[in-house]
Amino acid sequence: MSTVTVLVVDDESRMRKLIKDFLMQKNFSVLEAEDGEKALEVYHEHQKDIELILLDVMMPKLDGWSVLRQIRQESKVPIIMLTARGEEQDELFGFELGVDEYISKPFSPKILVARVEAILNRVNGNKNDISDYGGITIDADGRTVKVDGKQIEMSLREYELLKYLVDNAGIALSRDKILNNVWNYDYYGDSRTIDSHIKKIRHKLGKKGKYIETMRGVGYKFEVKK
Amino acid sequence: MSTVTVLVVDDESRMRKLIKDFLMQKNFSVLEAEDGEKALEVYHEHQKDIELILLDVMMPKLDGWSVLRQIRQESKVPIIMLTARGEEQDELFGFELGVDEYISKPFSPKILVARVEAILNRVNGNKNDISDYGGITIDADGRTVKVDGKQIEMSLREYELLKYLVDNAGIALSRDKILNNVWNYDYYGDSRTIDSHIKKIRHKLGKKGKYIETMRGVGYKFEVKK
DNA sequence: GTATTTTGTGTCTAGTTTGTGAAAAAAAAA
DNA sequence: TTTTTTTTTCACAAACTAGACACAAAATAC
Repeated sequence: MSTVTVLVVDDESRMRKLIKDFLMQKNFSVLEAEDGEKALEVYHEHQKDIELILLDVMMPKLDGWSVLRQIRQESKVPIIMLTARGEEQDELFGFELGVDEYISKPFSPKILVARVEAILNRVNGNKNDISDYGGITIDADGRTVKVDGKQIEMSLREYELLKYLVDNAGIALSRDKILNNVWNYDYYGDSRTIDSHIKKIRHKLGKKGKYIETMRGVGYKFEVKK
Repeated sequence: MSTVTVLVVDDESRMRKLIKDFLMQKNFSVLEAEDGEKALEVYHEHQKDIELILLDVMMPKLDGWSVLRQIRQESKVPIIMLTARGEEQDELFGFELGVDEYISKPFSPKILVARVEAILNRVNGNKNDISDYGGITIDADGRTVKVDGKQIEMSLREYELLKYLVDNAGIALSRDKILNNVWNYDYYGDSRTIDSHIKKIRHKLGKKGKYIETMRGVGYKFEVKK
């Protein structure tokens, strides 16, 4: 499998580092730019490698929209816009200009990576990422969960948490790790909120709730037992 | 951080030098071979050091595919094939043989280094850390212990203590050392609490409990005896 | 041999961690 | 806005564990 290169454009270096870390963990290779002008420079230099661009809207020198317009004149490379809360009113406007997706800050690592992968999948023509774990079926495209074929309603966090556990089946996950991967990066609440969600998920999974094991003193682990 | 050794196999010395320069800049250490036969020689000589091989397809004496096949008979070391443009039709064929990645010439230094790093990450990251000590199997990711294939329930401290002993198999560990490594730094209780845990662990390990030896006047030592 | 030191082991409990239901707060939908 | 849903916090119950302790057993010293 070859690596996919993503260009991350944001004026805050902390934000760039954050995104870079998430993506590198998933084996993307990452290029950075700190403002619109640099973004265009880097883009032209590595045009043939860059398969996706993450573009902050608010930037000095040349804002995200301008960068978007310029790149769209020459390429259809997928572009995801990063917006701060409250900027959503521009969304329609953006789609016309060829924005593929929006992610609003603050976002969770999972969401970020999932959107990036979803778009790359779409562009590359692949789809349908359905996996089954001992009768628990997760359709990542439809964001649906079925237990023994019967669909279960799950809220956003419940789904994300279950997905994270399941993606890391067999691995004991600490509450810290879970918070860092499933919750937004600006969440600093009680890690026991995880327990509450676990309770609900277990309940919804019924008998199969026992696949979520408690790792006392550590956290939780998903494992299908025979 | 220790250096990673890469073996570069290519018949053109210019190409080898080029790649070597890129990699050395990134602190890899590089071994070279100018044809397939030499490649196997060098590989066998430095097998335990080499963590990745960059292998040109077109070479005199023994081509890349043959080298690949031979190495794959004895090792899963990551291999990146270097192909000239127009050779891509062989790719599928190669993946079956266990090629991890292709890079086609001409390539950019950045791509080369990025791919190498990505692969090393992938390999090191997914290394499931399961080790077996005379029938005692410890899965560090899942934090589980099996004795002769049967899973044993262990509490946090029990697991950590056993893991510590096992990671230092063959070494006599003093109670002080154990306390400093397994217990929190703020523990100032009786070091004989270790004995209590050792007792429990030995019990849970059953017959294999005797692998934990008492070092009278010192502490304990884990050693697998035949 | 006996005395002394060190380790093994069973039991007890105080303290910690997790499960859980319900309330409060926040977010989303109507 | 109001209503509904989701997320988070809280409080208490339940479950579990670490560590202490006492005495037994074993090793070592004398």
